[in-house]
Amino acid sequence: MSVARSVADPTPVPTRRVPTQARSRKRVEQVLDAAATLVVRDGVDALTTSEIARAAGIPVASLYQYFADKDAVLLALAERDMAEMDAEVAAAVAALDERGLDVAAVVRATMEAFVRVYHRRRAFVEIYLRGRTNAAVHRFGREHNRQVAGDLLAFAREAGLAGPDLTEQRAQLAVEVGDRIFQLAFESQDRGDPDLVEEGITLVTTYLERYAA
Amino acid sequence: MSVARSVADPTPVPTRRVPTQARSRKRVEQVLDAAATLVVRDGVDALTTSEIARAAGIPVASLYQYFADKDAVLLALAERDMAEMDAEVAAAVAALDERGLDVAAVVRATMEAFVRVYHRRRAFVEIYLRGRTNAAVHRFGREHNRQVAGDLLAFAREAGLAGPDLTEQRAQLAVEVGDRIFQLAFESQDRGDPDLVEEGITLVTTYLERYAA
Amino acid sequence: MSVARSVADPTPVPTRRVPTQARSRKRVEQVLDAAATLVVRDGVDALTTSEIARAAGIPVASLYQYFADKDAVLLALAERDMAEMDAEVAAAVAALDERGLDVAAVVRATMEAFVRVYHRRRAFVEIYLRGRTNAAVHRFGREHNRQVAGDLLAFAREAGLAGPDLTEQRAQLAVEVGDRIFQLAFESQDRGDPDLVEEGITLVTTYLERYAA
Amino acid sequence: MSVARSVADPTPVPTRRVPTQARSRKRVEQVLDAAATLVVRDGVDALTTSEIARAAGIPVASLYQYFADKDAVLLALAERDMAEMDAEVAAAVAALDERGLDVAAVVRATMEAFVRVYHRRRAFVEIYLRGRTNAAVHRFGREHNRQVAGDLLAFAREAGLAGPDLTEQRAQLAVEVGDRIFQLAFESQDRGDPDLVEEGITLVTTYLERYAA
DNA sequence: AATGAATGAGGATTCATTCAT
DNA sequence: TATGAATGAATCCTCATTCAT
Repeated sequence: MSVARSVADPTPVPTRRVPTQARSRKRVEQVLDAAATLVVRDGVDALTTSEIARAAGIPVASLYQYFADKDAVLLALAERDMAEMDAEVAAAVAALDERGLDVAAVVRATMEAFVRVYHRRRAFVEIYLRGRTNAAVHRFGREHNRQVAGDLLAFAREAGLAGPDLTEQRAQLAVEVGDRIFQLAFESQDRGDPDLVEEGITLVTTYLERYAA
Repeated sequence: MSVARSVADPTPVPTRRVPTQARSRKRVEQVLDAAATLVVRDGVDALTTSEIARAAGIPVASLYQYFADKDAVLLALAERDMAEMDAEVAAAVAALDERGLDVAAVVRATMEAFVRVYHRRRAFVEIYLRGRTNAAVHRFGREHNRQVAGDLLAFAREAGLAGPDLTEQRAQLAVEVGDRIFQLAFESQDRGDPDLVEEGITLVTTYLERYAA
Repeated sequence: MSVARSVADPTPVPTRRVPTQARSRKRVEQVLDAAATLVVRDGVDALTTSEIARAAGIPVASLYQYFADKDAVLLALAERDMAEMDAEVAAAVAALDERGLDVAAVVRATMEAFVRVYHRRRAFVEIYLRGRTNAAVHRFGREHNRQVAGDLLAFAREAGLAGPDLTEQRAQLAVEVGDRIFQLAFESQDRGDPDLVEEGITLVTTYLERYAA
Repeated sequence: MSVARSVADPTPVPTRRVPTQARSRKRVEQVLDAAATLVVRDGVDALTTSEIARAAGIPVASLYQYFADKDAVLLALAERDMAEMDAEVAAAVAALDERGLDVAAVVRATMEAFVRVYHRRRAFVEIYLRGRTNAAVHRFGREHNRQVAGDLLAFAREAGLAGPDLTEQRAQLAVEVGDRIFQLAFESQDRGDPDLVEEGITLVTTYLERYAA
């Protein structure tokens, strides 16, 4: 189970050179952190380039040295958090006891890993789960889900859990539906409605067991 | 199975009386139709009050005689289509053969009714399924789903299909998940990916059968 | 000492007939009261015709049956209060002990009468003393002051208090300066700064004593 | 007698640094001059941001680079002229013959200095004396008068003209009353009614002599 | 006399993005 | 690479006032 690869050019996007320099990296992080703070405080819609720049302590014009445009900032932020999510999921699945492994356990491990990251990353919830604004982030989320689905499917097959009918498409549907459930759970409550999450785990499990080995 | 009642005051919004006069009604419809056309052509985000007014052939100021603000237009549009959806679903469910009635049949009838309306109402797909902008529409959608879930649950109980564990919450989850599946299906294809819809019907059915009588 | 005569057409201003009918009068008062309330609550600048109409419980269009335009409402309101002020001043001056009558006493009686009305009529303070908006009211205030000055001068002459150099112009200046002092006094404090008022009485008295008999 | 210090940040208003660069300064002056011209021609109420920008030959958006909002333009204009007024008053008072110096002379010198500036700065008369619109300008005027009063009081004390009862508050009242007299004088006549000014000098002098040494 | 409905005419501000240096 | 300064391009909404009935 590997980490999703850079769907959106990770972060800095100067037209000419990729500034791997220390200063650049540092500033990129500053911007991302500033944006995260603002997003949590004011929501995605209220985010402006000048506010980000001010909060990051750099000139607005410099923002464009590291990011192609405003959307790229949100995208980079989302990507940073998704990478963390991948790691969390990978760890959770890896930690499963190999014996007695079943679909229910994998689904639970995965979904609970998601929830943990959502709890840690408030801005991510705002941008990804609640963000009804940014097309780029949306697209990126779709793509990410596809990769997560692919990774999980590979894992399931390797573990002998997947039946012959568990196609990529079905795995993807399961992941997307899981996503939708998180959306609902975090819409009503900042910490995510636990009952809803629990029922969601049941739903996804029930569906996938249909296609289990 | 009843039609969802006016969550958002349908349309005209003069502070005191609702102008039920013929002319008002007609103009409201003009505005709604104009907005629908524009939304299909340019997307929800590109919608502006002046464009709506121009397309409807009325002054911008008059727009505000019928709608409190821009969001109210979208909301009214969504509501108009949701009412149609309610009717479609009601008819579909009513048409089910009473004998041999089961969960699968109800889910299929309902979801296919949804798809039919989405096919007919392109603007609705744009606003409701793809619209990542308008908080009011979003809220309205949630509320509508709650009502649809309630109606279906009542029907299921009456028909003796619902087991003791089929709570309101679970019915709601099923509807919301169905919604999410439509979102995905209509995201990739304008006519809605039929395979995805089919698989979605399977998913929702599988889930609900868990709680069937 | 007479009441200032209608500088601004008292109140109702329908182009054709003057509606002396009972209903008209009543509605005019309703509008004036509504406007007064709104002005106190939101300030002169926030006053709109539709708000006045709503607060008065009549259609906006009907407003124009009684008043030529928005300014006329403010003007009528100011006039109503100025009439009250005239009465108050007249009473106060009339109540002065004829023996030992001097400039100081007249100035004090007058200015204190003003303050009493300002205390009673909050909307008047807002419109007249603080209102930096309405040209009509401003002009009316000037005219009113001229009349007050004329009345007081007449009274002073009759009482043998006025010296030969106490011209109309000087009396007017005294009144206007008094006005300015009230403006300052009510600017800082809702109830009018009493020390400032007191000092103002001193100032005006000092000035007028210059021209006393 | 010093010049009033920047009560309202004079002019440019970018969030971080004040662009003291030559170009900025020049543009700020352009805007101020344009606004002054427009104000004289059309009055304060008719002033719009787009007209200012057009007259200044810059884009509207650029206006907001130098001024926080429309009011700030008027404020800056008023401040510029008040600074000139301070200089004029300072010069006039400094020019007074030290021997035979008295209250009357100081009052006359000061008030005539004011009148000279009002004559030179037509826009100032419009904004400050006639402007019944802008709260910021009004507040600034109050503050400025307080400073003028303070400066004059200091001067009077140093020159041994002030008696023990000439408090700050009384000096302020004198200045404010002077202001009111100018208001009246410039209301009726564009050049300011000279007789009224003369009588005003008398009034203020009479009042202050009460508290002279 | 009364009023529901309609509307002409703005107006202030925001913001992402781009250059010249 | 960094950035101060500049700006093109929109957008939503308000409100006083007027008719037709």
